[in-house]
Amino acid sequence: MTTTAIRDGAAGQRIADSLRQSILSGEYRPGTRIRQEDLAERFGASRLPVRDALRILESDGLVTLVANTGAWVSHLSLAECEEFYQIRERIEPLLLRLSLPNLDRVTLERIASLADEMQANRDIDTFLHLDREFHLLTYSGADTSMLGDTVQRLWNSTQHYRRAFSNLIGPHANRAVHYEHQLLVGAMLRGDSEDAERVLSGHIRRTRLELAHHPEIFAE
Amino acid sequence: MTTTAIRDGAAGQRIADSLRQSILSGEYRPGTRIRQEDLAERFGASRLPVRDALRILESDGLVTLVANTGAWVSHLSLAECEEFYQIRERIEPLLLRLSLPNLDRVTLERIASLADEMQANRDIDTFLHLDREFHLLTYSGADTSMLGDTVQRLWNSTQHYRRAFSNLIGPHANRAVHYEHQLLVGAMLRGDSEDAERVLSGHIRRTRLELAHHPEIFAE
DNA sequence: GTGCGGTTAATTGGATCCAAATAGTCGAAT
DNA sequence: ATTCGACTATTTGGATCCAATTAACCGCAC
Repeated sequence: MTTTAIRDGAAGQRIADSLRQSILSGEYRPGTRIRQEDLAERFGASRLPVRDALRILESDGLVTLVANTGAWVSHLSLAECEEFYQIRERIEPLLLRLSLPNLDRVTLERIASLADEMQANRDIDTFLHLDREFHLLTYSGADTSMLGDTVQRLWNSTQHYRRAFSNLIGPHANRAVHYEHQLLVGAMLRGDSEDAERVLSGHIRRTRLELAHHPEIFAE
Repeated sequence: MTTTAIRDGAAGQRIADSLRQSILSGEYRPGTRIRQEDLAERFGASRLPVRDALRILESDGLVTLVANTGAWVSHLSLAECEEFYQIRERIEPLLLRLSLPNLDRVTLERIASLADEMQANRDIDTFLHLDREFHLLTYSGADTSMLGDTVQRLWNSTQHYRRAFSNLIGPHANRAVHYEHQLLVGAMLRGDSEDAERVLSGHIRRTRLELAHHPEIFAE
């Protein structure tokens, strides 16, 4: 999976990167109004690169722009979130299949140890971070131009709701997560990409079904 | 499938829409340099909304921006194009499944007549237009927030190469296309979304394999 | 003749200023 | 008291100007 290409607007890119982290970390919650001038002042720039940054984040799906009205941190309905997980269920197994043959032994062992580390950790922010790193690392062997970016967008857009879900049920209230991770690691170590695809698809599907049992996460 | 949401920048949106059509119609070919001032003059605006338009088209995947250097009409390698078709192969069946139950009789009959019309038509531009309208209409029943837009981006990004391919082999050199379309229409009329998914997946897959037999399309 | 370096021209990026549109508020009339 | 309407204030969108970066071109030395 290639890192995103260099885009224009050095300042705009910097601001976008920083604001993206703020949104993903939960500092800016979905629905929060974003005023251009506030950001401009915060970053010591004019409103122009801020506009660029908002556009970048809009194409990331993290910000929603409305003409002549303003920008808000994007929020998803339960139905939209389920849609995102259905897309993930279909394309992440493909990404994994493209990645697996190119992963070296060192990376595979790091993936396995991340899965173990997750099992031990009780802190939710750490758990979320490890989970993200685990899955994205399994994709790191894929040399893709669009698939990797799309998957990252899907992860970013749903990050807030994953955190809300984890806060609700606790970092390892459900042992099935860790079990599926172990299954996935096993299939990957065997180089069985077909089985890995199947496990991953089921993992994402089960997560979607569990999310659907907690519609209160998406209440306004 | 919802039409894309209203975005900010009335002028920028207008310019983006117009330029998008120019690119899709083949007026601007992949690799063509785009100068901001040229567009500004062409649309009677300043360079600022042009920059917005280029950002919009970049997130569409139709334009590639490089910092402090310029903008070009995006071009794909054969490997990238195959990747795009692999993504389509996985997500368009899902989109079709979400759409099919919501299609009324009138739309289904229009879909069927489009398939027939395609079979009769010999002009390549008309063929491409009908093919696009056919498939997008089969998706028109889906109420999605991201899936429809993603599929449209994939279609747009690969439009130029589909045209090049059609020009190479002719609009109906391969009877398999029309046969698969008929199979798809049949499954849809029966309301058999599982079979429709299977046919569509195979259709996209076969198209990808055929494209791979003509690497000269992607030569610089 | 070829390769390296500097200078110049062209193009993009950013800041400031001004216009347009929206939303919130105050007031008046029913 | 409530609802409709106008006005004002706030915020976004666009135009012009200036700075920074890049690429092309010419000249010089080897």
